[in-house]
Amino acid sequence: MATRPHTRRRHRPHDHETRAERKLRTREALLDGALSMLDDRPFASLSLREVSRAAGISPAAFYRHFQDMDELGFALVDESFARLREMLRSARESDDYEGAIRNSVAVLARHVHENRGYFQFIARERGSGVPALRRAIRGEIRLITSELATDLARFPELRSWSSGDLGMAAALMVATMVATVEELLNVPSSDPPAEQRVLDVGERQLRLIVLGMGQWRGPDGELEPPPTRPGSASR
Amino acid sequence: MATRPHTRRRHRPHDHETRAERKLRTREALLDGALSMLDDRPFASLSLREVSRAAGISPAAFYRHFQDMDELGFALVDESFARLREMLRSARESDDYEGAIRNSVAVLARHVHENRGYFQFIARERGSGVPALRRAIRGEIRLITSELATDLARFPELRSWSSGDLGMAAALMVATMVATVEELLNVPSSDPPAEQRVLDVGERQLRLIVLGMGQWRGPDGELEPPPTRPGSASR
DNA sequence: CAGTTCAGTAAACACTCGTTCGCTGAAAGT
DNA sequence: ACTTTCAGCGAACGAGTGTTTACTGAACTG
Repeated sequence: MATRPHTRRRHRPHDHETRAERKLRTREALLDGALSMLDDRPFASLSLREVSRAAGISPAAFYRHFQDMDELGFALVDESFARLREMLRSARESDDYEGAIRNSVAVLARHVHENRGYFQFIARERGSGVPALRRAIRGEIRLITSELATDLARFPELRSWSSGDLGMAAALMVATMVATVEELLNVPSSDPPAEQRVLDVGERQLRLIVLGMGQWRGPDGELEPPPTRPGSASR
Repeated sequence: MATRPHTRRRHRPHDHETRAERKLRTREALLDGALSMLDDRPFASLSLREVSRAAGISPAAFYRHFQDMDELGFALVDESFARLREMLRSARESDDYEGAIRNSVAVLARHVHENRGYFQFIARERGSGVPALRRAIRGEIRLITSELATDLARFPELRSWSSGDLGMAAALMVATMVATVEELLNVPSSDPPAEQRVLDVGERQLRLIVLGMGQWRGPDGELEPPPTRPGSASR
């Protein structure tokens, strides 16, 4: 498309933009406008007119881009998880336990800083908000969890784990990181020491979990936790 | 109060109620009505008129009970945490590791079942919604976390832990239980086997955490998995 | 250069919303 | 028996909502 040099706009290089460009620009204005309002209110409280106003278009023009506020919500979910996936790709570039944790937390901190709005949106709408959005977000997180589970399965120490246990541990790690992000978002980004404290806690929590995984019902019988189940008769 | 027989209404035993009774009744109708709508939408999306309608009163009468929808929200927070505290009281009635976890999860399941609406409200508004509500809820949860930390401090095996580490571990346990509750609320209450699966995962996650705590940077070199009398007369 | 496409417009529609007003009627106080 | 109190009512207000309509004009197409 852009390879055709004979188009008219070659002698109008900057003051007019192509139609597709313009459309994309106001679409992003809509998304950005919505995102910037989500700092302090739930998505469900945004009105179509308000978002249109923030984007500088009339309410009727909104319909050229989205059928619905819900559809705009889904677009925001997509954008947000695109950022999140990019983060996860960076986070996977480590190969030992300790390094992986330290590196993951650092990557997390950087990305939350750079994409605060998107993370805030995900964190907020994850539990509340429109049911459809909620389910979309939960699905994405479940996907991430299962990816982490298969990553874990590659560690030789966990070779013998059942897939159920792997999923359980992965879910715990993901939940911990989600909680850390939520905590991070509730700290003013202007207070780096407080942020660092939150990150330190998150990192120690992950280390604690990994320690527990090292002890989890020792497969070779070398460290099985209790020789006698305390409540063996129960149930 | 019902012991004073000399009041007027003694010969009108049931068709007329005292003014205070009536007021309380419609106040509760407002709270219940609001709660029942929160199943599938955020609190911020409830309108004063809608709640009044559900309670069977006119919008104007709403103001006899609450100044604001916000004020109604705070009342809901209070009610909800009253239930939660009651739950925590029950959950504390155990005294060994394994028993404590199993018991806590069982108590959690029962209370979530019995007070689903309240738990849903807390879980949903915890991350999203009106900032004031959010802060109120987060404050309550932080309180619960610190109470758990002092509980943990009483275990002899954790005597040597720093208060920072105790708080870190307590926060991890609370976050895990919160996540379990959220998961539980996203499963139809009509599907008990699915609920049981969620609870099992939560319980294993807590056990994993406790295992990790047993290994946590042994302070005096005595980090062997504590030879705690496994089934010692757990009440 | 004519013709088509289509992002964006203003206006009008039929709502719902929060809030205020003066009023009613039964319970509570005297 | 009287007056006072007050939970609840219907009506009205001004404002904001989602959505449809017919339109404009610049970017594209052939």
